[in-house]
Amino acid sequence: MKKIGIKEIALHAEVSTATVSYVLNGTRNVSFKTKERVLKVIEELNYMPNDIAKSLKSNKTNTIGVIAEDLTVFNAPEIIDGINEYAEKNDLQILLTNLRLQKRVGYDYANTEAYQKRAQEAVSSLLSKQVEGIIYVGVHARDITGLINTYEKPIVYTYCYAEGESSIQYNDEQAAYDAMAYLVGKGHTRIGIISGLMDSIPSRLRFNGYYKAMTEFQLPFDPQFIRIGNWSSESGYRLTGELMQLTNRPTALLIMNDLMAVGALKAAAEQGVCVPSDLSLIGFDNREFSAYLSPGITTMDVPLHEIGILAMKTLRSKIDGQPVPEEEAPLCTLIERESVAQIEPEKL
Amino acid sequence: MKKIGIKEIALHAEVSTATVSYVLNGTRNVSFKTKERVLKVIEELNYMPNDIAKSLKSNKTNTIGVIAEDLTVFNAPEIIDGINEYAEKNDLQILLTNLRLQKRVGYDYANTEAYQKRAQEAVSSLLSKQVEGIIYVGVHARDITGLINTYEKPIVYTYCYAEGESSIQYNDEQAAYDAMAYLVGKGHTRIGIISGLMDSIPSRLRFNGYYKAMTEFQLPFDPQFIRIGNWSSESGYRLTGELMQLTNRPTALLIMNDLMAVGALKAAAEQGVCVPSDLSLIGFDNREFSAYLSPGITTMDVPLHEIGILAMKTLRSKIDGQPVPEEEAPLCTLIERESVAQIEPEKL
DNA sequence: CTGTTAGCGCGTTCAC
DNA sequence: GTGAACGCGCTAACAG
Repeated sequence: MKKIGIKEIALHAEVSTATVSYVLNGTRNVSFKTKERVLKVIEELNYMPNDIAKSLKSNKTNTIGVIAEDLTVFNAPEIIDGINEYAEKNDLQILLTNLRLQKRVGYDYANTEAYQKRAQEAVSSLLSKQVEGIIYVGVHARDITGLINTYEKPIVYTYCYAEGESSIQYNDEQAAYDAMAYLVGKGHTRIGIISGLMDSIPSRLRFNGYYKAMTEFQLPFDPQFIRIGNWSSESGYRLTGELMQLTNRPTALLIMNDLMAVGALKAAAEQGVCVPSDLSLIGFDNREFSAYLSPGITTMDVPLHEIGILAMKTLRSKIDGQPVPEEEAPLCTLIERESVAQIEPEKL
Repeated sequence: MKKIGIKEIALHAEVSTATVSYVLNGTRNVSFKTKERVLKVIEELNYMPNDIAKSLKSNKTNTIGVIAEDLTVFNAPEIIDGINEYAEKNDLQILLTNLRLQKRVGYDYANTEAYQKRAQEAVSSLLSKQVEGIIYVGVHARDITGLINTYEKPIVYTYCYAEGESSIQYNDEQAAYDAMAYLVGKGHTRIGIISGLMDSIPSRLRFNGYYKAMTEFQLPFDPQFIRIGNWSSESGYRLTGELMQLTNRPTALLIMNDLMAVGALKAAAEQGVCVPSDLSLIGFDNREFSAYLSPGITTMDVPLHEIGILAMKTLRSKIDGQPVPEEEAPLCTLIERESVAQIEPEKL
């Protein structure tokens, strides 16, 4: 079956290719009669436009490149889902590149050499395909300034950032503050914190929220309550274990991701500390597993979907050469489950 | 900064565009001297090829369309990761469409009308972009014959199938059989089963494996041990509750997905049945949460990554007009965790 | 206002 | 090593 193009349509409808093009795009008036005739032939021959040819002339591909550092990491699908939602509504196509960072170099994000070459190749490929812009989806919020060069093509970073480039942020400080306010509302005052690695912006911002709540609610400050984890379940386990050994231990823990909260749950169980009656936990990320644990982990849901949409909006503005609209950083939302209890007065 | 093309290169290197093209593609011998000169200019001017123009002439885009029914459903990222691995190795690009089926119409897969139009639009868009083939990633293994028309372009289905088209299968029967063999090896004989919906091929195949093991190992057959669930955690909870009420209840359960296994765990806990000492459970899917539950759920891991790779291999053969090589259906692998115990003789 | 002719975009490739 | 046609659809310029 031969490919049929605009030329065949013109032939069968006994008009010129120009007329067919005008009918197709509504670029100019075409008499009702010829229009009908052309449309009928298009229908009959099952014409399918060739966007490649179209793009060559128009210099527009309506295609956005998406580079995911690792598609199988939990945040990526939901961010891309947001990207897809926006793309669908705006007739944009997504050219996806998956760097497969985790599988390629494991968790050693600092070792950029291991994937910088591949990342730059991905960008070059996308640029060759004439994408109109790129969205980069990191695995882990960190600085990747200088990692890639897009040769002036607009790029928007999510879950990471680069100096001088747009990146989408959400309100991490507020999230931590909200989590604290929630714990305080439940009667807690001795609240410990287990952070993620300090090379990450979210860690620092969440600390800000923590401190802000500490001062605002005039909570007792004990430096021993502050622990630095590394995002892993193991670190949550170990640090919670340590915290439970303190003589005047915290009644609640703000934990910067659900993975560490799992470790905390395990440590508590092993030490005979009951969650939530003896120890309340609040995590971050709203990972799927958090709902299935017992107790279910109360957690701050990160607005991944919205981040995807915002990234597209921002990118679109840059592509169109418009100023990027200032948007409020989206908020995290508290997902209430069973890992936080109202503290009973006699325990204080 | 003006876009520089092959013409500028030719100009600066004082050769014809043809020569530049030959240098670029190695399509023909070019004298060492001119080649050097051309390459130097290419380097200096930072030339980037325009794949759009290339594709127009060559009629090859090296692009594969991927339609995911829902990217946020657990199987999709891993299948696509396999697709990506193959794509990277073979210099193929991925044009991704996410139907967002779950968010669009929820779990009512039978209601095809709700997304058929969108699915067909997605196909048409991809065809307009001149993809060389399409991979369809379903959310749920079922028959979608007639849902879409690809107008002769090759398509390969994963996690669903359509009559007369290629689809990638894995060995579900063997998986169920292996799971049973594992339970038998642990001393179990009274083994119940909680299936998924019977409109799904995996359900039926896994039943086959179950029956095969039942007869081969000469296990006592009790029709009451067979329960039909609907894949949801709730159904696992309900059916396990019922099974625990039986006077001569099973000592182990083969459960067709981890979600129902979570429900089973909950039902057991509520009825004071201890997993695994009183009841062994084995699930399917190796969902992330299965590792974090206590006890961790022993489960059959579905070879999603390999399915993605196989889909690409198959598609490639079809694109090249070669016969699709007969490959062994990949196997599931047992992930041993803590939900299965050796049965103690006195319990029999 | 409706329809046509012809050149263009950019890289490939045949014929010389 | 080169000139020029070509792929396919768009669109400026022109004609009726």
